[in-house]
Amino acid sequence: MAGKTRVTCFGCQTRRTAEWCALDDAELALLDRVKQPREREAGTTLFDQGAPCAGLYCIQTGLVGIRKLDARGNSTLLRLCGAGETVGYRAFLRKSDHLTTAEMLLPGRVCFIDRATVRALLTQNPNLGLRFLDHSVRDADELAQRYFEGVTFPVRTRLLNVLMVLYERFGGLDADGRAVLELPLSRQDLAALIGTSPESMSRNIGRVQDEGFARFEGRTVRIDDIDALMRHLPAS
Amino acid sequence: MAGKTRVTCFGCQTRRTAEWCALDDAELALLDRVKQPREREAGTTLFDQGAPCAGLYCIQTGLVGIRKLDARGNSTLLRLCGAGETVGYRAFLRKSDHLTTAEMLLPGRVCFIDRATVRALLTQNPNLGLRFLDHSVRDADELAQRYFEGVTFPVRTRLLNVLMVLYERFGGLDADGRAVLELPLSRQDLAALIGTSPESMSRNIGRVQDEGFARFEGRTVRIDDIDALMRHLPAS
DNA sequence: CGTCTGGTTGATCTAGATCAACAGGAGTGG
DNA sequence: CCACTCCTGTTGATCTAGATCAACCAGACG
Repeated sequence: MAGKTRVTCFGCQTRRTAEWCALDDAELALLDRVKQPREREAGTTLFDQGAPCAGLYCIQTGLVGIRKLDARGNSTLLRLCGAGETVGYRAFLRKSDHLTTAEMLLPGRVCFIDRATVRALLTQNPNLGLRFLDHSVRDADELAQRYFEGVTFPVRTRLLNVLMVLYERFGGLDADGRAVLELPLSRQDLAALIGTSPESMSRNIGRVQDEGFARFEGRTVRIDDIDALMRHLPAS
Repeated sequence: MAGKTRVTCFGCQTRRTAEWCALDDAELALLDRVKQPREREAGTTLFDQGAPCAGLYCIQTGLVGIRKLDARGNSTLLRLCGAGETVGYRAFLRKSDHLTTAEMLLPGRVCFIDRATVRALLTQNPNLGLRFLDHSVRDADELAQRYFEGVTFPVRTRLLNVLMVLYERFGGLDADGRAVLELPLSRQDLAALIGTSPESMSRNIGRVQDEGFARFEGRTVRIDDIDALMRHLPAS
């Protein structure tokens, strides 16, 4: 093996779950030719709030956080995007500037696909549009749910909630068969994700620890009794 | 004139702004044949959270509120939908139950379009899908904005904000050229719309009144100095 | 008339924001 | 090697926005 293996769109495993699975071979070949894959470090940004949309970003590996900020310096993490997801599509479809910033939370490989190519594929293959429609509908549903939780549930509940969501995505069982979760986020990002301050996050982590739901050691979380935790979540 | 005039889809003015403007004459004729127009009173519900999606609802006149509730009785108004808007499309596209309830806030005329017809039109005319895509993207953007506001701004700010939004949709100038807004909502719905309690809403109305931004008399709001109000909004 | 619903007001309590101090790394540079 | 800063996270103290509970009023409507 001579260094990094080049991954073609054909061989890209994450494509199955992404909108791009709607493409036929010829279209995939086009995509593979024009895509610009790049290794990106944590902390770097794919696009910035207010910037014009140059194209789409398809995440091959790593984790991307979608942030929203305002003039007063308030900042929130709207959502996390992982392997297979395509980000930046809303600004593209809107044909206007990005309303959010996309930042690498974990290092990874992301392919950039320029605007013109996406436009071409979209007019050529109606199914691609329907895929984006699916994605957009899921996003809207999730945002509605988050809004609802944000204005109705207290921080502790939202924390338990996000812990379960993160567990489903990043958790697993350790050697002894105990539920463990490696957090892909700093504490302050965790706070931003549920819309609270870092101090409140810290205190609530202590609280759920005292209550015996989970133990936090750095970024690893051990969940002793998942069922008990589930029972304390609001019936969504 | 013999009672109510029947409005065909061809003559329906609100169609211009809706997704249905993507249809050609033959498709419009089909839509016109199968649509089920109905006059609806305030308080009645188009569909209920948890119910299966039977089809779409196209609002000709009146105002619809999209509510979300949970087991504990918490309730929120997610958004208001007016003439020309089609509601219920997310559950339809998701092919699953409604996640929200749609309730008439003002009486009006709403056309029901059954699922099978929409499915047929959607496969037949790709542009219709793109229209829904637009709609979905706008919804997602708006929900992201609302989530952000909900977790970062206090009630008073959100109230001033929603007043401006409502003014743009329902406001105007009175005989003396003063800005007036006729609220299409009860106080408690106004509270639900910004995610707070009726009591807090009442107190904050008093507050913005004391501050001289607006005068509330029943459901009519007189905004004395719009510019001053705008200056106090967060730069979105 | 009563009853009911929607709205306002008062009193109280608490979740959570904010300000401040401080403790552990992790570099970095002498 | 130490001294320095920078950054993240925790903790303490304080303050306030807002939820909650309760009483009350006005209009609608049987």
